[in-house]
Amino acid sequence: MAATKSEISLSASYQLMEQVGFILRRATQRHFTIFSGRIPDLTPTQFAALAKLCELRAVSQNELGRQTAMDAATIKGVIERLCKRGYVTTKPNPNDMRRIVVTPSESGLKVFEGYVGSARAITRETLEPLNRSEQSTFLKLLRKIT
Amino acid sequence: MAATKSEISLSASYQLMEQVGFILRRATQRHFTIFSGRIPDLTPTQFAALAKLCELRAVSQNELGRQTAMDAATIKGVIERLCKRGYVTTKPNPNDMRRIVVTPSESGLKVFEGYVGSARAITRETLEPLNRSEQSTFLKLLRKIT
DNA sequence: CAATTATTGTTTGTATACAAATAAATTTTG
DNA sequence: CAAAATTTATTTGTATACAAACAATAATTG
Repeated sequence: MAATKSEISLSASYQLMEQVGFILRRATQRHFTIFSGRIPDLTPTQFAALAKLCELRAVSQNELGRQTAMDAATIKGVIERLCKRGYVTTKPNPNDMRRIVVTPSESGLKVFEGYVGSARAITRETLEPLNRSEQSTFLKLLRKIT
Repeated sequence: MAATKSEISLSASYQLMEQVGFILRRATQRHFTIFSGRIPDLTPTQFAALAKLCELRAVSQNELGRQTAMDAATIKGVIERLCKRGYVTTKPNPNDMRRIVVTPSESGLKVFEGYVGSARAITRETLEPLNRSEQSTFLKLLRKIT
């Protein structure tokens, strides 16, 4: 059976490389590669959680998830692993027995401080293909579609 | 112990929301939500593999992975699941016993054709916060950092 | 041609990510 | 205040992602 005109016109021109989701995925992959090169012993997600925690100092697990765009199931695993590494401690909140208070440990604070420069360099290197003005345009537009 | 000046200046100004990796992750999350709303029974990755396969018609598993930015382990699982759904068939390549030839099934082709319009709408909806000119600028810059 | 090298696909292990269901505790509301 | 609704954390299941190690096969090269 020969393809009809409409079949051809529907799919023939579908270009993966023009779909924003596909390009986003590839950009994220490149960012991950850059990240792993500069901060090999933490994932982007773990670093984000640790960074936010070092800023807030003490926060419930779910709230930390909200502040770092992770759902309850995801943040749980992230905290668990940061805990296992000794970067974070958890204790129950006596005022609300549902809650777990998460706090950065001394070593967590130190590790974060030690990597802040690398983290900035990761953003810099990721955006390096763009000139200054392109960078700020890109970040502005990327934020807009968030 | 009080924080020294350098400790403060290092971390106090570290803003997660200014890091490109974090914004990329959030944009990807939003895209995923839009995608799931319009194509609930395929993931973005599965759709990408199916789309490329419908274009190429027959290709080795690893080559398909390369064309869709998935490594060997990832594409294996994706093909396995598409296979289980009957959207794809696999057979050995007699000219190269290492290779598996992957082909879209009739139903795979039909499903793809049926979703091409939705796929385009997903890109459209994802970029909707931007005007025409911003959209093309954004896609151009996003491609540049890939 | 034989040894080396490279490629293909598989497997295992770790780490997001999200949906859905659940239990426990707290808040809201009638 | 008691019932209903909400919130917090957990658990299970599915699906990317990537690293590293592996076996089988093919290609290269000395």
